[in-house]
Amino acid sequence: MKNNAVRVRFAPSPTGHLHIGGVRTALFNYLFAKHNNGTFLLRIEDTDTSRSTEESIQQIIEGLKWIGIEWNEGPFRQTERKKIYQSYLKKLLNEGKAYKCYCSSENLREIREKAMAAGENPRYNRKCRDLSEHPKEKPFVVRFRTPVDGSVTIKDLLHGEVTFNMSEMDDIILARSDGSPTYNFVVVVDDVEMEITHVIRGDDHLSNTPKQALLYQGLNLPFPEFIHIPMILGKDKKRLSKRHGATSILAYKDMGYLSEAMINYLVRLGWSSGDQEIFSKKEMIEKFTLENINKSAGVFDTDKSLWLNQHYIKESRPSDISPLLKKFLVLENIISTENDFADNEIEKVIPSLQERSKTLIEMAHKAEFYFKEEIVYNEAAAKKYLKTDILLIFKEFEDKLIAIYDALSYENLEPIFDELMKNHNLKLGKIAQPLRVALTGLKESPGIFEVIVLLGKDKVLKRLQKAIEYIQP
RNA sequence: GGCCCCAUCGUCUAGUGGCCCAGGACAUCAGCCUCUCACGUUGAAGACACGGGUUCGAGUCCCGUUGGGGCCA
Repeated sequence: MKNNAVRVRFAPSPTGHLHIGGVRTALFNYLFAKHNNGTFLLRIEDTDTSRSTEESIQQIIEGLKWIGIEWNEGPFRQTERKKIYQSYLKKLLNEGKAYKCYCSSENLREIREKAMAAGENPRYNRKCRDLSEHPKEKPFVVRFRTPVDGSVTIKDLLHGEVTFNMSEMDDIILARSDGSPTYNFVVVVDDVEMEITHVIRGDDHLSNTPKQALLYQGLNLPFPEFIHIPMILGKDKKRLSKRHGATSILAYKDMGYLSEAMINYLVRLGWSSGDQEIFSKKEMIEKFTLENINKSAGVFDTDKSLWLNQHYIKESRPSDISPLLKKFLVLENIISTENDFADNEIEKVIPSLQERSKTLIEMAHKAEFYFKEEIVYNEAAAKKYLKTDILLIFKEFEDKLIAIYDALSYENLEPIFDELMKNHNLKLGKIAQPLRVALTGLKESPGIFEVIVLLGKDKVLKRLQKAIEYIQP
């Protein structure tokens, strides 16, 4: 039945980049909706026109799309819904549940400061609550007639019942003097209008909830279910911010994260299903229930996110990674344009790098020696390994390589190395390491056979020649 | 400051009164594998914040303290 169909929403304000905490909130909403065959909607809370930007809206959309969270309805924008808020405001005013307050903000600040000085809770004195005469042409805000005593209890599916005393509450401002509706009011109207059944949001909103609950009561409407999920903290247990590193979801994309890794990391931060660590999107949807959400705040752990990223890089098909890697190769100035190398040339190199790359950027850097025409020797490595004692072996290897007419392969390379080892009474390492430096310039690389095969005969011979000249100028 | 929320290894977590002298994962350390780096694999170290109750029995329930976070300014 439609009546008990789950409807949830993600409602970010477009005042900056899309924060990973926001993404996690969106994800929990999305998974809850999908798990219950419900509807997930996206609502842009852009009433604060001074801080909202079109660019942020695009970032929100791009971020959600990247990570694979799709919405069924929206994006709705609050700036397009002003008439709706006005009609609710009028209704409340007409029913006497709200009133106009003419107190100036200076006046209010004075009251506040006095109260603070007296060690009391700063509150509005409700001077205009029961005004019989209304001054004309004086600016006013609209306030809600908050009950004077008693308490509100909200039920939160995670936290249970939470009670707030009316004595703590002010007469909530519903509309500012310029007529614009305030956050707590707009949220309630929208959630009502959009028939939201479950409000899943960060627990920084828990303290706002009693105000909203009062408005539901004022409107004679039943509460939706509330689920306040814990926040994401930085390493120092402070609210996650730029100081802790990247907080924007798209920054992770730019750092070479795979979206599968990011969504997997985020779902396990504050939610679990037994001991399972790796989840496909399908599994998340199947297994996601509110009961398994944690109540305490979680610290974002870069190490674990990198481990997951490496895991998904390892598991990926090279053909899926290659277009992404290509972009990073260009961005990191390793190849000059996307047309420099054919897709299959990039793709064939990937298996050698998958298990040694935590990010795609790292993979791009490790792939450099495959694509650059000229390699630069790591100084320490060259000094240690490119010495006269290896010269004969390099020359012998060169000769043997020239004699091969087929494409290089593990099969035709192995006998060559066996022979070199036997002739010079050396272990493979003694030959492979200098060769590695000659071919890659590096101390570490994929397996030497892999490197030789992937580089191809021409490049190998060229680099060998260069190494020989380096040793014996 | 007032109000609200939270509290298991460094971190993410399992645990829903006996199965727990607390399990898994990341990170750390050591061994093995090995042409380097990784991967893989084996093992080690590492936590129920503290104090009171309740109960035959508490990580698990209640109260307080402490600590952290949030909201309001």
